[in-house]
Amino acid sequence: MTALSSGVLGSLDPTSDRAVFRQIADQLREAIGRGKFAEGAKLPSESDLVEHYGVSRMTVRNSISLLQGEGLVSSEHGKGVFVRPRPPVRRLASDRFARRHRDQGKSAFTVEAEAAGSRPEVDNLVVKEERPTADISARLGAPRKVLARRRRYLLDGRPVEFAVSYLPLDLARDTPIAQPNPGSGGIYARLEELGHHLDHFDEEIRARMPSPQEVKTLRLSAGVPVIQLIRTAFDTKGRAVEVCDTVMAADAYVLNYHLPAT
Amino acid sequence: MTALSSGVLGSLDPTSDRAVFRQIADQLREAIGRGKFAEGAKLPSESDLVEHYGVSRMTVRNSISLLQGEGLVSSEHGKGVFVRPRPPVRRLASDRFARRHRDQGKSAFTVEAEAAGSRPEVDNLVVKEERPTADISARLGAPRKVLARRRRYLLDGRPVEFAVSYLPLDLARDTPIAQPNPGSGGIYARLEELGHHLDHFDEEIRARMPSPQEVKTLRLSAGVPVIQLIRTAFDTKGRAVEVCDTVMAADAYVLNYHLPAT
DNA sequence: GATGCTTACTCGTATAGACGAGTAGCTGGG
DNA sequence: CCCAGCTACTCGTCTATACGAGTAAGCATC
Repeated sequence: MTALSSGVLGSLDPTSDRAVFRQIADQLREAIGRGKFAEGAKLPSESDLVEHYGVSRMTVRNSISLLQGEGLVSSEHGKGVFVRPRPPVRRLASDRFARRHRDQGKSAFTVEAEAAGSRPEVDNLVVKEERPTADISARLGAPRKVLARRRRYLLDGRPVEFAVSYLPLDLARDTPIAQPNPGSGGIYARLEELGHHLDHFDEEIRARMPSPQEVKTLRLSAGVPVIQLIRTAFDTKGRAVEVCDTVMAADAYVLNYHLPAT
Repeated sequence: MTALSSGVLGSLDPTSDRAVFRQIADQLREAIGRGKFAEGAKLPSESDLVEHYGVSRMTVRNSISLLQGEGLVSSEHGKGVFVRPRPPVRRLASDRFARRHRDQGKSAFTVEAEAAGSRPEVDNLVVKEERPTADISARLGAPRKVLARRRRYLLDGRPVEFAVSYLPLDLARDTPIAQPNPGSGGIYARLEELGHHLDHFDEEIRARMPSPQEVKTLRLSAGVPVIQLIRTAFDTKGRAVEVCDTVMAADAYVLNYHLPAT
């Protein structure tokens, strides 16, 4: 018994004001919501739907593109349209940069991912001196040049995050921070060794649709937004010593913050 | 001189592997990025683009729909396609629920919006007793019933946020919290008066594409994700006394968190 | 002058058809 | 047995056309 012959999808209401492609999308959306199509399951093909509803193929494609925009399904050339599986999410705790997490020889990302049973990778590491953009410059107190550390993070082979750390060049030049591998505890441990004792972080969170570049880098499917997190680290003298600009695949992350009720 | 005749948009490369509608989208995207089309400006009409590029209308529409999905433009029936203006953002500070902000007669939202020079409104207020969903129930320690306070927030007439607060019914029944207007300082002030001294909040942040219902309630245009913030308030005895589920138009918000580097 | 109609322009919806390109399974030959 | 090639099925791209419906401005009428 196919999904179509089993009555999972109904018929159209020609008297309705609602556009045909919206009605089709409604029915598919509802069927997905009810679990008639499980996560990862294949929807009826375009030609199946054309036949079932008696409409043209463009109308069916329009419906599917609606659902794609909602992040409900994703289409694969030559294979079909599938209910988008929700990948395991990575929970970011607000104390993830606490000193007590800095004792390991590995990076915070690696430790945390392995604890969650995933295979972590870091990728595309590029360390470079640059002239800062206006925004980064303002956040760092207008240094002439900055050290930029770019890298991509993957879990089980899937890219989930792309991050760039910016540090004032006068602070980072000729230190382990300028090395590809800054050593155990990461750059925050190195900053403290260099006398920049960390006092607090400011984090700024946005969500938006990805640029085409970000779609490529994070291999995002249609209808998946990104979370952009810009963190500024301040030392005890009140100086901004690092800005980290992170772009995350929104379907792979939940951010957690613990706030005292002062 | 029109945008088209002035050479803002180039021509197609028929030898390119890149699909025609992608090439057109690329050119429009780049023109927008360079400021050739300002925020709120009208793009050339579909028929203009059809003529300029010598393609069919569906191809042009395909390009525009790509840009819509990226949140770059939005189309208005009968008027045209416009570069999506970035609305003023509301910055949510992590200390927005600190007691010192609770002294005013107005709600935190109202005070903050007026300080920012916007006209705040609260809308669709519904207070109701309900059976909690499995998720809410788990967060609140499995109460049999909860009090749900729903409301929508608007800035200058634009809906920006929809929120539902859930409180264990045994805690909120027959208190000012069950009234439409809980009084000065909001429900957190009332909770403390009732002996539930607040200790901390846990916040959980996700981003995703909106459901059709959310698109309607928040009047979202295509390509705008939502930020979902689930906050749980704990009293000094460690009991979860409130869960607030907030859905925000992502283009209207920046979330700020201040984290001590412990 | 205000009202209401016409008109021209915009995007929205839908059809019918064609060819391209990725995938996967089958099949026949080595 | 393995592999190459065929085939059927999938979605991707593109054309041409038609009519519907929202908008705004001009124009004629009252």
